[in-house]
Amino acid sequence: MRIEEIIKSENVDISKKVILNVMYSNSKLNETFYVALKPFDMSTEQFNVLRILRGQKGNALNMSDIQERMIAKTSNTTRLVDKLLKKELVTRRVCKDNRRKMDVSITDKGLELLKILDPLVKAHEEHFTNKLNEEELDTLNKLLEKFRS
Amino acid sequence: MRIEEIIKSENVDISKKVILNVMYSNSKLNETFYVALKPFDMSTEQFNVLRILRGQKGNALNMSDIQERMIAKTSNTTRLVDKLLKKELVTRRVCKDNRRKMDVSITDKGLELLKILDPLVKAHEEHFTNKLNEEELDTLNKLLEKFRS
DNA sequence: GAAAACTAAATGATATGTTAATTTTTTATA
DNA sequence: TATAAAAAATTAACATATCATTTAGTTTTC
Repeated sequence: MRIEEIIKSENVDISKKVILNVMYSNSKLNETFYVALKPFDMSTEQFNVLRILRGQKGNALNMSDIQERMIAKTSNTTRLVDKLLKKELVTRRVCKDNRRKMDVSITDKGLELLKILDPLVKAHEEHFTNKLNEEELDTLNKLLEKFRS
Repeated sequence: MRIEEIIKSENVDISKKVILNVMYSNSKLNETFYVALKPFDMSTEQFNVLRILRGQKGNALNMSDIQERMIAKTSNTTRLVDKLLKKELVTRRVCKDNRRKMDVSITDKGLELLKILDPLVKAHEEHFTNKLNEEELDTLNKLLEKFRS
């Protein structure tokens, strides 16, 4: 669906169109992931934290490390990690070197859940990216990075 | 900043990179608008509703019409309109033809506020779009629309 | 070595996003 | 026409986003 159809106006300059297109594309992505994860009682944010922790391959991360790696910086990592703790998908301990910090790690249960979710999420991602060929994906990446530069 | 630097991992396939790039770009856009509107006690969502109403040039819109035109569909248009009502930026009346519906219109005060906000928002938009030339903007639009198709 | 400054995380308050349930009104249908 | 079904908006309940404040621990500085 073209942006013009969504906002029901044809008089949009190209700059505004790009802005709206980025926001609308993100909205569609979120919607898709939301629906995919919902049956597993997972929010996209919780899923994101789990993935970040897995990326550490066993090493723990502090709260601020996690926050730094989030795409949309959620200042309430504490509360997200609380939810994951209750589901026993992560552990949280006071850091030995610095008692202000927390060491957060993914559990085996968390890793297993990700194993189930991975193909689902991948399928949803590809629903979008399959529409473009390699060259187009590359161009899109470059343009978005330039857009943000 | 490249996506790889944000998530601190170089092993990302191009598909995933595009997904993350869209999400991260949106996040940056939101951040920017949020900061611009905050001094006016306006959220991006409230601003969006105001703009949609202005687009009607005097005609009222129903709740469901507004919702339909929002980029991210917020089912709580009622609450957003409540906030705008309190600030006297919109009016809300029961629709004559169908008493289940509401007629929502922007007030003069609302229009005046938009007049102040317009150049601010435009400047923030251009902070991003000025990085790209016309051709690149056009390509970006086309790729994003294809991505969502 | 004590006070001040800083850092990391948690907590509280308010706004929004999402879904489900409810209320009111209109339309369909038996 | 009475009842059922549908439509539009509101309300309630819960999760998340954002900001400010608080708490606890660490580092700096005098």
